[in-house]
Amino acid sequence: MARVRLVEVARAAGVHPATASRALNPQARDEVSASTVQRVQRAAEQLGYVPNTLARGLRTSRSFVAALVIPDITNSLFPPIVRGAEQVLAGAGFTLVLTDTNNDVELERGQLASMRAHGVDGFIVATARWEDALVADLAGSGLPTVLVNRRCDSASLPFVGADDQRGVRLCVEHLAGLGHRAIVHLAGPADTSTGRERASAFRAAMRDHGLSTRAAVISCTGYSENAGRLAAERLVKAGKPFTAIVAANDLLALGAMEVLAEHGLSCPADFSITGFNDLAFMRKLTPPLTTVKVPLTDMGAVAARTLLHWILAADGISTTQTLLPVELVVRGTTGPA
Amino acid sequence: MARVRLVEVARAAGVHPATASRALNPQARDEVSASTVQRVQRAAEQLGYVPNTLARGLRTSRSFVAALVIPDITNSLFPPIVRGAEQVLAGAGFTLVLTDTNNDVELERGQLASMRAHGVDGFIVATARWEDALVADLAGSGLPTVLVNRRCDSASLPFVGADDQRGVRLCVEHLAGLGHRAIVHLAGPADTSTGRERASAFRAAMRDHGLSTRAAVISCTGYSENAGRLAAERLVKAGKPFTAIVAANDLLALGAMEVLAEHGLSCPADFSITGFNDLAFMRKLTPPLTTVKVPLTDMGAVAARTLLHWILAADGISTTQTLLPVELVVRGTTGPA
DNA sequence: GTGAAAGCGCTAACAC
DNA sequence: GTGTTAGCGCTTTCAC
Repeated sequence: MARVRLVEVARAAGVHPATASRALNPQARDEVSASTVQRVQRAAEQLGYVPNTLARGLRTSRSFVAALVIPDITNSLFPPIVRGAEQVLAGAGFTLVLTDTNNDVELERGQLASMRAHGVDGFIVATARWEDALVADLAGSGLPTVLVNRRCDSASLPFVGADDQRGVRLCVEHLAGLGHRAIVHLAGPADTSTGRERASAFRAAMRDHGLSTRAAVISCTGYSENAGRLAAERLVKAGKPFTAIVAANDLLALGAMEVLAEHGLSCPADFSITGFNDLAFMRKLTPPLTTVKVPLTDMGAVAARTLLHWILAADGISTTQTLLPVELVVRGTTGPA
Repeated sequence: MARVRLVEVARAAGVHPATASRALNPQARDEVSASTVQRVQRAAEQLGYVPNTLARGLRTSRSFVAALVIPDITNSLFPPIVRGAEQVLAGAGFTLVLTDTNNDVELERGQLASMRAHGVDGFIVATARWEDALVADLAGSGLPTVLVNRRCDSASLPFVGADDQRGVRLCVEHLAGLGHRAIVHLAGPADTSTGRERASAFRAAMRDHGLSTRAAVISCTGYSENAGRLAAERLVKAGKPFTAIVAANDLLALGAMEVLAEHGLSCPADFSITGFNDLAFMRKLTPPLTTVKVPLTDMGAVAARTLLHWILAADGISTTQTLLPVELVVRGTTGPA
């Protein structure tokens, strides 16, 4: 099953390889007579010609591959993003290489190097930390790079994310409207833009409602259920009364609810809680989680489109910051104070 | 930020490119004097040399890329598989390209062609249908290919999956042990090996317990919650009494539970139900789902190892069929008849 | 509109 | 142990 090369197609069509190349390339097709195009295409079809992208890439220094860097594909936040990106990329004839950094900076460094070695045309990065040397490197290299979900302090790169500020504000407003005044925020890690921005939005929204934020923000070490458990333990230990929690994401909310339940606190009778992202199955929990719905698939798709634009347009770097609209989905975990 | 080429490294180290190549290649490093290796490596480091995998691949006809073909990354069954595969592959210096077929055969055809054009060294396929021309093509092409999760009727390719037979048998035994006799199976689609094999295992297990399978198997059109809903509707309409359900996977179980709840049937009081796969969050439902735990990450990892073996060993095709052990996790959805 | 020739960056076969 | 040479499969000037 040896692979058919362009030369063979050309020979079969009775033309020079260069002509065959032109006939097969949509870009250059019109430099060739229609009848030749026909003959070449037929020959290619007949022989089952599959172009060698490596060889083409070597020549054109374009690989038609985009890399997507994810911290943990197992976190249901990311699959929809991957999917959105893949669809757009595939639609444009690009291939997606996926790399899961397992939240490990050293691993990520190696993977990025490997991707670059493979000559990828661009990166979509979902792992950005607030201060991120790797992303800074990427930005410095001039390789088209789009940040998704999380931004970076340093690099001025295009970014596609959710309107976090508005999401958190919706939560606080909803809770305040239900009469809650002692509202606590389980903040995401300070080395992520989402953690920082959701926390500052929380503070702003509380202020706007004339509510105090003294000791109302608990920092979590990560975005996992376990980090949520730990935070809730601290909350309980602190002994400060609260009637509502705004968690920086769904997983934190889940972990916190578990611990609180172990302490005999039931939801929404004893406390209300909101999540963020609306992961799959959140509506199936008991009670179903009130949370902020984020258009994750769109996020991936828009990120991919932004990247493609940069790769193909060649007309310099746009640094568009796109914030996708979010929506509060009120379900069972929030009730009157 | 022009990319540094091997020539430049060689020049900096004062050697011929070929020598630099050897020094940098672990395979051929011992054909070069230690001091030269030192010099070349230092030069490469200093210049920030990133080898061009495309060029190497063109020369060696090996790209160090493996493709993973997934029907729907959004289905939580697949992310753990992806993750397991990615880790093993990355550990061996391979890059993973991911393609999500969206369960669409036409799309899949195009994607496979594109992957082949990119010169991938092998495929891990999680989309296999029972009769699958695309997989047959792949098998015929001689390209290293490993099937994961689902097998194929036709192709004799290595396969890594779960011990479905045993999983279903465990469910039936558990249910029978609780006194259930009217047990129904929500079968997966007949064009998947998992659907077929779980159904036949169900029949066998029922027979072994002296239970009738007359009208006890309902075929679902897919593996989605919605397919589960539809099947449950049919079950209710049919009016045939039942006290327990063995669903071919978790999603089907979830959909069925929803419909049954709408009909006023509560679980486990009015009926028991088991799932398959133990997706994330299944233990968080109310009641938590009794299901068969499958080592999904391992499945991905073993599939990747099998593929690597084939790619690197070159000593012909092994067609090992690996069945990973499963385990019944008894939770809240099963109770006495 | 088509052919000829050169070369993308690397490595393998062969010299020495 | 290291240099020389050739070529992987394709595209792209440049002639004609």
